[in-house]
Amino acid sequence: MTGKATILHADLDSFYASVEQRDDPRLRGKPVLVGGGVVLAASYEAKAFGVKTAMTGRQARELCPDAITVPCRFDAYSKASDEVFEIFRNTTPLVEGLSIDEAFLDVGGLWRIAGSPREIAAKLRRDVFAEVGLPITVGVARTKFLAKVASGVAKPDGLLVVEPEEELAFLHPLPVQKLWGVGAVTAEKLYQRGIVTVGDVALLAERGLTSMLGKAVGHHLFALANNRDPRPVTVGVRRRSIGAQRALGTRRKPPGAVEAALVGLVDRVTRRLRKASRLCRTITLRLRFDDFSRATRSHTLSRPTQQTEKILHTARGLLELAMPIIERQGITLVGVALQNLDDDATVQLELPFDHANLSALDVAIDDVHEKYGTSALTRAVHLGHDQHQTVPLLPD
DNA sequence: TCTGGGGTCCTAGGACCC
DNA sequence: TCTGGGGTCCTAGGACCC
Repeated sequence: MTGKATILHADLDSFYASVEQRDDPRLRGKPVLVGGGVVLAASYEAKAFGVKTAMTGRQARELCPDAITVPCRFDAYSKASDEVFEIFRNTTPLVEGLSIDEAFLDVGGLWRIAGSPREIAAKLRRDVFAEVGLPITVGVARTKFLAKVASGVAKPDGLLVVEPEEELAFLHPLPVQKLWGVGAVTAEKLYQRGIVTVGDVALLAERGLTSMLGKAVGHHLFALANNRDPRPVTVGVRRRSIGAQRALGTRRKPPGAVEAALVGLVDRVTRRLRKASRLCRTITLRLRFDDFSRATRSHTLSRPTQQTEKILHTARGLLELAMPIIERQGITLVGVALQNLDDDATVQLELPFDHANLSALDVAIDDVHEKYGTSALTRAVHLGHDQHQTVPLLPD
């Protein structure tokens, strides 16, 4: 275990709402809600009235009648996020993104070049505000978990360093929900046994926690509550699934409406798959019903693919499989997720080149296309011993 | 009273193989 | 004729996070 607090958790404050306030001066200092049906983000002025993310717009406007509602501009948030991550990576190469608006940075080893972690964190906050115009909060600690809790405590627009000797005094009074992985269900189970704070959890034996909450959750909580979090900041974590979903509303749907939505979702998701140069093997259909129950149906292909037609065909099959449930219940949401992602393959075929062999090459290329379902193929043509040239065969 | 859209990870049972 | 134990993969569901 290292002795110093060198992990930063940087978290943009009310990210979507802050971008809106940055881009429209009339919104500054005012309660702002992003997204009409459901609140995707609320400015701190709106949060002061009790508005929270994921509330319905109606609930939020009851709490805060003067709130200004603006539509979501995802492209603007995505661009702002890219700019902020650029500043992160200029601060240290050890950056692990958690979502569009937060990341861990390890600044251990930068002391001589850039100063103490506190100084680095303060400069990071100044840079983000000066260059992108957004407030950001940074927590600094020896572990990821403590750094994340620290940023949560320091919000908004703050900086908090938890020094190693302060850790237990900081950690133990926290409510159990602050533990990563404790949501409504787990918190309720703990409350029923009179366990309210992280300190209470730390008094329990691991056996007791695992029998109460299951092996993985119990083990994880036991470690965190006892201030053990050895996870390093990891660069280059790859996405494990790509999904899209659409709420359909509670009205009765005309026949074919679900399938029409499905076609649109598959199109969106396969475009993103190809853009990321990935292949998928498992397709999952997600459904939600008017009583808020859920169902999933999934299928794993024998070979990974990138092709819209193949994925759509599979998705249609899954919808067929789910028809009995759909006919029984009012469907309110349909989604598609692509899992089991592979990297786009580079396939090498080596064939002696002569004109008599051209048809063999065509057959081999067809095989590759069939096997991998890639949207673009290139042909590397050897010119002599070690030179070669790459020739595109199909436009994307 | 109502609940969007994007993800991650874990569990448990059954099939199948050795 | 009876039949252990372990591993992997697939499917479905659930908790949790931002």
